[in-house]
Amino acid sequence: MGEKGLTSFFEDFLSKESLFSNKQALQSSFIPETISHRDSEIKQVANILAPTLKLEKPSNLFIYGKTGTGKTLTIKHITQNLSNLAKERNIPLKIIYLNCKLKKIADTEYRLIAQLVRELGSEIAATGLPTDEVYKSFFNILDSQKQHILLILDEIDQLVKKTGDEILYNLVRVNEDLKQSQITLVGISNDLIFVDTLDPRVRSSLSEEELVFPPYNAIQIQDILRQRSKEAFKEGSLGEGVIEKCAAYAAREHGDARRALELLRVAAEVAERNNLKTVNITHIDEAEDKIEKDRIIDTITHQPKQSQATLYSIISLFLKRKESIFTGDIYEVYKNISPQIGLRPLTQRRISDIVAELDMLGIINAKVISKGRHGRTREISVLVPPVILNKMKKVLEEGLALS
DNA sequence: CGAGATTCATGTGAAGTATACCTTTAGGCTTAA
DNA sequence: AAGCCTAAAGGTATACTTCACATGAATCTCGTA
Repeated sequence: MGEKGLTSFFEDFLSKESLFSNKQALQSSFIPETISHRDSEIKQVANILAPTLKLEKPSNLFIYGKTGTGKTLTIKHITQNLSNLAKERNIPLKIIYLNCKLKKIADTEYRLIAQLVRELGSEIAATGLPTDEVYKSFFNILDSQKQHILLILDEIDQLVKKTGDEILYNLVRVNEDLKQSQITLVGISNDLIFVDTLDPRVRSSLSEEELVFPPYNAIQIQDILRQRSKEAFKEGSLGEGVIEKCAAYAAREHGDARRALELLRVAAEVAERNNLKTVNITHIDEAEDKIEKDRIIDTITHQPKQSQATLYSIISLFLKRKESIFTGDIYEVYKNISPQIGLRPLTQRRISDIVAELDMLGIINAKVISKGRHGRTREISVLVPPVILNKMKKVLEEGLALS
């Protein structure tokens, strides 16, 4: 495309009628004015957290529910209200929301507490300090003025799985030592049996109140989609049956509303890119593939180099021969390619862990099996459709600067 | 033929090491009185 | 003499390695029918 062509392309782009009137409304970070089909949950959570406004200590709260059941949304909606009101009335209420899954931010005890200190407006070193020291500064900031902290830990199960429940024990215990401030914990988890794995002391104090968010059914998802698309799209942008199909796809799993919204948004983007004025059903299938692809590509590009190299080894093995792949095979391949990339080869012990991590990410499926006389290993398969597989390989080659 | 022992290839936990970063401390230099 | 800077010392978290033991079904062994 020449200079002129590019300019006119952008001009075309600007003058093009968009399907969207407010695309934001379909983004998963969007918090709508009203949340449908969660009335009773909202009421309950609000009831539990309301005492914060009088600076009384509410019960700690634990929320379960599968992905896309509106847990995070509900909590954010409520805390937004709380915090507005608190500001209006000059109530010293500080709300901290942390997603424990975020690598390098809140995925270890040290990092979580350090991040809390930062949220409270103070600098702290990323490493090097004793954990006690970090706790101490957290403590000091907390108690430096009278205030109430509402601490929301999203995907808390991930954190505990990795680092144990000591953090939670420390956090629930903090109140005993604080003179001026108080801290209330809200844990969010999509693992339903998570609390059972906790130390009993932690369990009883963390889940003083428990709340389960049930999945949405297809009708409810349709409702949500309609409501949001009213805001997001211009009139007449959606074709016949589009919403129904998105809802059906999402309900097929377990009523994941986030997925339904994403499906709708991406389908519309596809339609828009094709210069169409309306979204129709075929776009949804396209969107489904695209979402899956983007998700995978996104996760792998954000992996550390060593994980990428491991994954690359797995994929090349998988493409070469379809039969089952074992850890030993992977390590052989990995050992060969890692110097080409300029990586110091890690030991098999570590690769074993990395393979387990990739399994957790859902990119591959690694099952520990016993081959009897021939020992024990992980049997690995790649879960991804072949089309994406090639794309993945390409992305990895780029990321690793492999030819 | 079948129960029990053996075996293999790697899983897995614990302890040790390297690296990167932190604070404290002590020495040396500068500066101002 | 006081103040400031720098480098060494001593500490920590994290990612990785090393060591050693655990696993568990296919396979082997050997007593028995």
